[in-house]
Amino acid sequence: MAQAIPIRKNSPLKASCHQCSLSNLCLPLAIEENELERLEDIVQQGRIFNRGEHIFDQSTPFRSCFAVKSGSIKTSIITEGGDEQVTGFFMPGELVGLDSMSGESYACTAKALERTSVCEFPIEKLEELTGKMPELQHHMYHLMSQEIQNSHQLAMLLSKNTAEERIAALLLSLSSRFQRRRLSPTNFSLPMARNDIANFLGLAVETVSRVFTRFQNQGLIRARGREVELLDVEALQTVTREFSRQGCQ
Amino acid sequence: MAQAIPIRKNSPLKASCHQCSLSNLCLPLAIEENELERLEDIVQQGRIFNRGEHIFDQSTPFRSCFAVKSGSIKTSIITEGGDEQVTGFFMPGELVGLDSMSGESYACTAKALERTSVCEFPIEKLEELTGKMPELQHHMYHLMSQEIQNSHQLAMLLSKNTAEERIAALLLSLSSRFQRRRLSPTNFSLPMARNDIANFLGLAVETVSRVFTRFQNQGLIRARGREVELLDVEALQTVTREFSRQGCQ
DNA sequence: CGTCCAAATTGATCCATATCAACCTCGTAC
DNA sequence: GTACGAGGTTGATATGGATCAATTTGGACG
Repeated sequence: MAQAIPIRKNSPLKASCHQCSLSNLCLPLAIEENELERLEDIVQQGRIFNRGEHIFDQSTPFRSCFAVKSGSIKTSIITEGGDEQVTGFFMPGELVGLDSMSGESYACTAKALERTSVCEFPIEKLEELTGKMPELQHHMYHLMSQEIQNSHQLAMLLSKNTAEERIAALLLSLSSRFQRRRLSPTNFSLPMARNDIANFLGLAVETVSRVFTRFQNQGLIRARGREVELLDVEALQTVTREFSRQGCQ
Repeated sequence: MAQAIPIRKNSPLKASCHQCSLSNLCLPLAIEENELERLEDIVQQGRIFNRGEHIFDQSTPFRSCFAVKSGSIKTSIITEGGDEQVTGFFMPGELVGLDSMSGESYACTAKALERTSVCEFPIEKLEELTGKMPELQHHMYHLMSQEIQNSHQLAMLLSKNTAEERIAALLLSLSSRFQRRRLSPTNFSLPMARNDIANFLGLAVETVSRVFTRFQNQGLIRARGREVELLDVEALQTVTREFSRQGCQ
């Protein structure tokens, strides 16, 4: 069980972005069908992590970015004091590691929230490729810029909004990300624990719990453990006021 | 006075990064002396803004990134409700606009905090150039990644730290940025108002004021208006606990 | 040199959320 | 099935910083 599924042969599996259902979300979306092979050439596919396993941590030398294929990932910064700050949740089609492209080691720790498979993009090869493919380079700038914006939105949430507003914003963000993947935007299962939500949003677990039940009593959501149903999206949007955009990853 | 100084001729001045004292901080730091010309070819130099003038705002179509040459810039997001969230302060040698590379318009509003001159990098030309110059591309990734990290640090500050810790962290960040420019790290003048500090750090102005006087009474700093002297850097670092790195831009 | 307005400081009070504590629930192991 | 422990919920209390209000300072300008 602790044993990894032996999916990796000696030579890593060549990825087939062509067949991947996420190709319209992930890096391939930036490039033409006929150029896809060049990306496939550098990708290593098929690494699988069990819940709780680290994809990398802050002492790992930075080598690669990772695209989530299935499952989900939590990134966080661990301080010397042992405090943790969750910096993001990553779902299928999203790219992890963009915050680490300025140092020798990863800038954060990435942990699988459930059984998760990823595609690995070795950074040197990726940079080489983006140098040759302007659309891909443009897309990388786009993604990184978006991550800056997400983080600014989070900062805004943390400094200006109440507990209810923060949680409503998170629920809506998750909702729209499920929708992008053609899954139900109103009926999904949270990949993360209350604890992670609390940490991410700068709240105490107890507060998160209370807000969930309050929302439930007001008929905005129905929640049983990690199972969530959004009953009144409009009202949630009203709660968040200025956070209708996709914000807050 | 409202009239701009007529430094811009019909054809914009060609920049001379060669002679610029900031070339070891700004984009030129990434490239070889003999390739500098290619960067100079695309830069427009010499735009000057008076205190309070906008370099761009959220309705401006995104065309360029800007390097601060002298003075300083505040960026902020203005919500529909009119709320403002300051997202960063930018000092000479730093690049503004990296968060806007994923949309049609700028993602934030940039305002000169004092008389400020900037160099303009038209984004299309810059992307074209980074496609041809791997080191420059690498440096762009580096800068964007760093901005993500800064923003994460800010989020951390906002969600986990007390008013005192936040302010100490900001003072130390400014200090190290002055030091990079070979200015005094202990004796400088704040480019921003208390109000901007408060907004940036998610505090009320009154709280900022109180912490400043408390620090003063404890002998950590000496402050008269915007003039600040750090008397006990060690102690300030202790206050911030886990924020010794350059964090929090 | 006085006037005026924005910025900054100081004081008093209040509130949202943290904290502390107890209890419940559910999945897993035996 | 029963026991156990982590995760989640609920209640009672404490508190850091927001808010409201009043005052002071300082810079721009006539």
